[in-house]
Amino acid sequence: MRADAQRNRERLIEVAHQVFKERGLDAPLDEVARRAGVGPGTLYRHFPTREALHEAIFSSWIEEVRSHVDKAMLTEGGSREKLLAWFEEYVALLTRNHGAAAKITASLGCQDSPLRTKCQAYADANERVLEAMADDGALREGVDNLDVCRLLGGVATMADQSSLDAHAVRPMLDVIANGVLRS
Amino acid sequence: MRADAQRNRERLIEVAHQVFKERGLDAPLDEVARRAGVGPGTLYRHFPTREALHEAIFSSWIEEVRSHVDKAMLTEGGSREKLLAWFEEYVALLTRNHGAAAKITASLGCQDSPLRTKCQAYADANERVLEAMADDGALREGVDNLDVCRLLGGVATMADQSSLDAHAVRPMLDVIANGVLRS
DNA sequence: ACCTGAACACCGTTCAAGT
DNA sequence: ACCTGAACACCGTTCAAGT
Repeated sequence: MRADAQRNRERLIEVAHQVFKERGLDAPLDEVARRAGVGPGTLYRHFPTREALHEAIFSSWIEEVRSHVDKAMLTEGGSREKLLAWFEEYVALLTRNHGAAAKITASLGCQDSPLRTKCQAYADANERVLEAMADDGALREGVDNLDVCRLLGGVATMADQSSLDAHAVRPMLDVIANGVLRS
Repeated sequence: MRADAQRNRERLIEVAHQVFKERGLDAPLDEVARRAGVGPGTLYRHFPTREALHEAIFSSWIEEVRSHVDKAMLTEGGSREKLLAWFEEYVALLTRNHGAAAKITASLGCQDSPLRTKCQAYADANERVLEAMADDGALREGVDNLDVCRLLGGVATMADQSSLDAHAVRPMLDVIANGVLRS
């Protein structure tokens, strides 16, 4: 790759990160190109679709999810406290960008989404936590990982579009925790 | 109101119902006007915002919610069966139009949304069901109506955008039911 | 090989001109 | 009082012309 192309690509990702954080994942791509000082054609050359750009934005996703799940598993207390700590971390992570919760959770089902690796990282992390719960004998039978991921994705999506803070989200996570754990 | 205005208004609602069912609540308004045989200005005169048109589309909402909650409360079995019957009815109702689940649930919080009466009807219906559960001593303490509404709205939104059928939705509703009822 | 920016398409919204 | 449709704005997307 030519040196100027390399620079443009990096600059686009950097600017897009900023713009998407400010105005949400549906922000005008014009603005990304303009602020990066390139023509719209250059943006499209590097990222043919909006999703391709989203994918680049979330590149640190996998490591972030891993570190958050590790942190949550070290929470003081029993299964319930660990599970809720993870749920809270996750919703916080997913609501960091406007529109991300819905898009990432939607790609849980379909194999061909560019966000596939991102949501898979989340699903894997959640499975780790659920398995730890199961090892403690704390998990109800018949609880499916994908269903829990979608429930949390739903909560995060609602929090995203109603601008709910952690305090408002917590009771919903309590209900899910109650539904997932033996009483 | 002049006779032709009356006719245009009715025709717009009828056509919009059709178009929104086919292409989702974000369908081009152009098409609504075109198919109704009126100029775009006429559409804007009757419905100044897209939300105003949505509001007209969901005019039968309140009665529908009422009839569904009545139906669900007549389900054979205990509290759990009734609750799940209601949850299923509601998600089905909310996913009837693409994009409706997210929009209606988002307006749960804000007082000034045109969809206010619609989501209020749902929240009231859900409260009726939860109170019936509480009267049977089946409800956990500290379960809040708004939280349950948002949880169900989240499930419906996920089902909407991942095209999940009732069969795929059911296990998520089971988790919520477990979380809401005493074990 | 890559970039630019004009050009086109699509759709939301307004408003002067009509009836 | 209401309708029409041209007109403008905004944004996504493409592509011929440049370097």
